[in-house]
Amino acid sequence: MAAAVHRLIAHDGLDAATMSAVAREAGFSVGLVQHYFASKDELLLFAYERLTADLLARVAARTADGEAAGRSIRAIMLDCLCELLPLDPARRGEHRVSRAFQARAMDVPTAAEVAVATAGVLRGRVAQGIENGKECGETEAATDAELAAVELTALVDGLADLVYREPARAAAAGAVLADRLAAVLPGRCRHYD
Amino acid sequence: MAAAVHRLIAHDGLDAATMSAVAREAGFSVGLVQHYFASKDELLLFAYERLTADLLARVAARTADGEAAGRSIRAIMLDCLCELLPLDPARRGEHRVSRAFQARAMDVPTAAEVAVATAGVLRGRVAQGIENGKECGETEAATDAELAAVELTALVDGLADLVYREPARAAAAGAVLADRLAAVLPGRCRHYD
DNA sequence: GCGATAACCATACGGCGGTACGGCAACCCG
DNA sequence: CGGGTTGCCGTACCGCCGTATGGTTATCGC
Repeated sequence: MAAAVHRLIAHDGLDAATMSAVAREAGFSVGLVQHYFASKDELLLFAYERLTADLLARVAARTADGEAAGRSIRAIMLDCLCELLPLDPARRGEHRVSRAFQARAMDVPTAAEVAVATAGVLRGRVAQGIENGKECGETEAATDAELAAVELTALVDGLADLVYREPARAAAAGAVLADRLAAVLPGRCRHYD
Repeated sequence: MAAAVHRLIAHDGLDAATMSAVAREAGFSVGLVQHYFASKDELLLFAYERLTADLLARVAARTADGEAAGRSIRAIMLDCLCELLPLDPARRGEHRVSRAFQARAMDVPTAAEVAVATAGVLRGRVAQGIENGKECGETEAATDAELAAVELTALVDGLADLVYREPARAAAAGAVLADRLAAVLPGRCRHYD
């Protein structure tokens, strides 16, 4: 159901996600949609929450995989942050949906909460990773993890927009991201690698 | 006229910028609006172009002022980039409008062109400033100006979103920006200061 | 088994959006 | 002077959207 919303927005923008269009796309009737969601706002909010939850879960999975493979924090983090870049058609679509909801979040307080919460979780995880780096020697002890996390998350946010607008600059974006990550986590882990 | 569109979007979102609402806000009739703009798309596109032109002009003005005052490139650039952050109510409003149009740019090719062009000009100016820094000793000769410009513009983009979402983190955003700028332009100008 | 509750549907309704159209005043140019 | 172009207006039209509603089928507790 939420997937139908995502598909519609990804393909034709947020305005295309009308009740009837969603119902048609999902193969249900309009009445059914109304049965599960009291209003369109609820539907959209649910779809937004679902989107961010999926994204966060994917990041968590990549983290888990990386840890299981014994990779460095820097490598894992680069992996996770690149996941947020619209580098392939699927992620471009997701980016469209995400941005549409973020725009909506400027007018709808409930959506804004989701946006704040998601960004907070992401920033928190990045900060945690950097903090962990101090224990295993990847991060300089003097580094302010919180500030570095603010920088990195803001950077990927901006790079995502850039890559979407100008896909030709994807390589440059990746280079910038890797570079900054290397600056924040310059050391080698004393456990792995 | 475009100002009316901006006010409406800033206050109630892009959907509030209907033909009749714009006419009312501007003190004109619906017919007049139609007389000057063949369609709503045209009106919105004009308003978008106007917005970006204003913004670029303001940045240019700040640059000119800074140069006239003999300030360092780093100081001027910090000034310009902070101009892009939604630090006060006026700029918050502008940010809302800007983001609304950027979201629209994902569906409307003509708007996308404006977005790409604006971002390009901005990035170009930043790159130029960094390049200039090499001649006056502020920038390390090995610095890749283009790449650094990509980083800085993407960073302010992301920071702008962060500051809008969580105004409490404005100080952190400013610190990050100043820090990165200091890293790219570490030296002292051999002419001024 | 059976009433009630939930799942599900088709359709009707009120509202509003963008655009088209006909008309009125003013001004220009021959 | 006078017809036509331009600036400008009010309104009507059509379509679509979100929602409400009444009804039909299935599910399930007792």
